Amino acid sequence: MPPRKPRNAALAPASDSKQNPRDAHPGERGRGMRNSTIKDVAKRAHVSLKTVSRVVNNEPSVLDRTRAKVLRAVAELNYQPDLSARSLRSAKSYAIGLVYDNPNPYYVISMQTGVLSVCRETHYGLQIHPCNSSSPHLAEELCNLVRHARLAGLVLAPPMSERPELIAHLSANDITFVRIISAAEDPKDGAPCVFVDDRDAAYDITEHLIQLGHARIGFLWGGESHRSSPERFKGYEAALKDYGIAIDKKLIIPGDYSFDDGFRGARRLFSLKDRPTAIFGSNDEIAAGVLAAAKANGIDVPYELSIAGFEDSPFSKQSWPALTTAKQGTEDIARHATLLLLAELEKGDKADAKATVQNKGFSPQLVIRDSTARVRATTS
Amino acid sequence: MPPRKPRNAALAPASDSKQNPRDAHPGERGRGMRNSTIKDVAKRAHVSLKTVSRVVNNEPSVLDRTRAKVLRAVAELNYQPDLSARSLRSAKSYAIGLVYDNPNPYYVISMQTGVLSVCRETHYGLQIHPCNSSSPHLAEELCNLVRHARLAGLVLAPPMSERPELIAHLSANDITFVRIISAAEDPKDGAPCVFVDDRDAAYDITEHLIQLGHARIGFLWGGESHRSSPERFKGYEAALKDYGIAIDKKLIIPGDYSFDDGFRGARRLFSLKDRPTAIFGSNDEIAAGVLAAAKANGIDVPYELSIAGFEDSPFSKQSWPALTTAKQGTEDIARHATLLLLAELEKGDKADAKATVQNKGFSPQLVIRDSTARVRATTS
DNA sequence: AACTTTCATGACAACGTTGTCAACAGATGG
DNA sequence: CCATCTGTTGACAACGTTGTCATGAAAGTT
Repeated sequence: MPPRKPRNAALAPASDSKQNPRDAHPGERGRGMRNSTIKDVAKRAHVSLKTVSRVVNNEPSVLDRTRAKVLRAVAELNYQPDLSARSLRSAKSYAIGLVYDNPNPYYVISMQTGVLSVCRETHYGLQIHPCNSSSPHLAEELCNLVRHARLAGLVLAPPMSERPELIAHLSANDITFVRIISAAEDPKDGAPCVFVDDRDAAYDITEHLIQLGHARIGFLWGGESHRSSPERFKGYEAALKDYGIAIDKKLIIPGDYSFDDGFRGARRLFSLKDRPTAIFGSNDEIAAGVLAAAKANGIDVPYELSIAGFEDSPFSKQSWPALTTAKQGTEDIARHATLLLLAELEKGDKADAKATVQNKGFSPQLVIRDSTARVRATTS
Repeated sequence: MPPRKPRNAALAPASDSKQNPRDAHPGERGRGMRNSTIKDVAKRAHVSLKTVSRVVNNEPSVLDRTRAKVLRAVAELNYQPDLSARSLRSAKSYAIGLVYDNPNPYYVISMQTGVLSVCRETHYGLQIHPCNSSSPHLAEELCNLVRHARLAGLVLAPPMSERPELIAHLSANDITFVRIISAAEDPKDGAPCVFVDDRDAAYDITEHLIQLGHARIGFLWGGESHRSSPERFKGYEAALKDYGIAIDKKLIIPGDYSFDDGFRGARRLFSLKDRPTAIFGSNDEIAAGVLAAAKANGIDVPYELSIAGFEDSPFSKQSWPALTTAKQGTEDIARHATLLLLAELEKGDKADAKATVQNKGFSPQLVIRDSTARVRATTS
C-alpha cells in the first residue's frame, strides 16, 4: 500500500517529509499530530491511567493536588477523551436521537434548536431522524437505529409519541425515551413526558373570536394522526358551549395540517349559504391556506372574515394581514424534553433516584395580530 | 449498588425474575437480550472471529460456502456490528457532520433531507451543526467537533464554505470536507465542491422581467456574508447590460436575506420619484417582504408591480399572488455534496484513486408564477 | 499498640472490533 | 518428489477507555 496522502492535498500546507506516526512528542503543537490519549496525559502528569480517568470523569477520591496536576496536563495536551473507546468500554453512549414526522420546517427547526441547545451544554451529540409515522416497521426501525448508532435515548415528537404500540415496543426493548404529547395534564403513566395543552389554547383562540362578536366560527381540523387535532377541536367545542353557541356541524371541516387543506376547506365554507364570519385553522399552515382562499375569492380579511391559526410560525407574522395565532414555544418544549431525557439516563446510571427534572406542561399563549377583528356586518 | 431497574418501568412488560446478564443463549428471541457480537456469530457458524469480520466487511478470500454459513448466522442472530468498537479499532468513523448557518428553515430542511437520504443508503450517521458563521472561534470549534464526535467528514453549506481561512484551517487539520458554494464554474482548487450558478439563474430572472417589458427593475441584495449575493447581483447586472438598459444605482438596495429587509427595501423603492415597475428580491424571504410592503401601500401585484424571488421555498407557492422565483434544487445539491464527501473518504482509505463522483454544478431553474406580469402603465 | 476504617492510587482485564501475520491445504511447476 | 505459489482460515494483539480489585498510607477506634 502506498503511504496515505493527506486529503485535500492542494489546499494543505506543505506536509512534513518523514512518515512518523508515533514519535512526535505530543503537546508541542496543536496541529497535525495524532490526538493525545489518556496514556499521554498519565505520563505527563506522572500518574496512572486510572487516575486520569477519574479526574476526567469528575469522580471523587482524588486529591486536589493530583487533580490539578492532571488537569494541567489535560489542558497542555488538549486532551479529549475518545468517545468510541468510552462508549465501547462503558456501554454508555453520548448521542441521542430526535424522532419526528412533521412536514412543517418551522416546527422541526425549532425542535432541533431546542434539543441542540441542551446537547451543546451537556456534550451530547444529536442524530436527527425524520421518519414516516405510518410505516408499519417504524418500531423495529427505531430499535435498530438505537442499537446501530448507539443512541443513549430518544426524544419522540408527535405523532410518534402518541402511538401506544410504538411506545410499548420501545419500552419492551429497554430503550429510554421522552415523549412530547398533546394533553391537558400529565398522563402519569410512569414514562417521562412533556405535555402541551392544546385544548386550553384552542379555547382561548375561540373565546377571543367569540368576544369579537363572532358566532359562526368555522373550524378546520388538522391531521388525524396527531392527537393535537382532537385536542384543539375540544377547546373550540368547549368555548362555544361555555358561551352558549350551538355547534354547527357544517362549519367543521376535516383535513390535514396543510396549506392545501386550508385552502380547500375555506372554499367549502365560503360556498355555504350561511357563511362563517370567522375561521379557526388548526395551525398556521391551514390558516395561510384560508387566507389565500379568501384573497382568491375577494374576501376582505379581517373585515369580512376573521382568521386565526395556531403555532406562531414566522410566516404568521409575515403574512398580510399578520395572523392571530397561539404561540407554542416549541423550542422550550424541546429543551425541557431533552433535559428530561438526560435526567432519565442519569437515573439509569446511579440510584440517586431523586429526579430534579420533572414532567412539565406547556400552555401555548394567544397572540393577537391583524387577521381577527370585530364582526362588522353579516355576510351576504 | 442495587440491581439496575429497567427504565420506564411502568410501561415495561413484567420483567423476568433472575438477573442473568450473560447466560441466555442469543438467538432464541429477538427481544430483551444483549446484542449479539461477532463472537456469537463465529460460534454459531463454527468459524473464527476474523472470518466473520471478513464476511461482514465484504472482504475477498472467503469461500462461498463459508460466506453463506456466516451470513446465515448473522441473520439468525440479527447481528449488527458495534460501531464504537469498529471505529475505535479501525480509526474510521461512521458519521458525518452538516455545518450551516442559515435562518431559512426551508433551506435547512431541504439540505438535511438531501444529506440524510445518502446517509440512510450508506449507513452513515448525521450530526447537524448549526453555527454562527461570524464567530471567530468557528474553525477551532469545528475541529473539536470532528475530533470529539469522531466525524468522518463535513458538508459545509454557505457561507462557511466560502471563508478561505476556515477552509485552510480545516485542511491544515486534515479534516475531510465538501463545500457547497455559489460560483459559475468549478473553482478547480483541488478540494471537492458542489457549485451553484446563482449568477446564471439571476440572469434568467432578470431577463424574464425585461421580456415582460420592465426597464426599471429594483434589486434587493442578500447578505454580505454569502457569496451568492454578489453572484445574483452580477446576473442582474449582466442581463440589464445585454439588453441595453442602464443601471440605476437608486434601484439597488443593500440588505440581508430577510423578510424585514425586503419590506424596508421595498418601502425605499416606493418612495422614489420614479418607481420601479418590477423588483427582484435576492431570495423568497425578501420577495415576501416586498409583497407585504406592496400590500401595505395598496400596490396591486402583479399589475402595478412585478415581484420575483429566488429559491422556490414552499411559501413562494402559497403567497398571494404566488411568487415567480428560481428553483434551486437544494435537496439534490445536498445529495451530491454528500456523495462527493463519501467518495473523498473512500479515496482516503484505498488507493483506488479513480473517483467516480465528480465536482458538479447546478443551475437553478426559472419558475414563473403569478407575481410577475407584463408592464401595464407607468407608475404615477 | 494493635485493630479497623477510610481514602487515594494503581495494575490489570475487559469492551467488540479489525490488522498482522502465520499456518495450512491444495494446486502448480520443475 | 520436493519446492513454490495461491487462496483460505485462524490466533493474537491492539485500539482508548473504564470497571474491578488490590495495595498501601493515613486516620480513627479500641
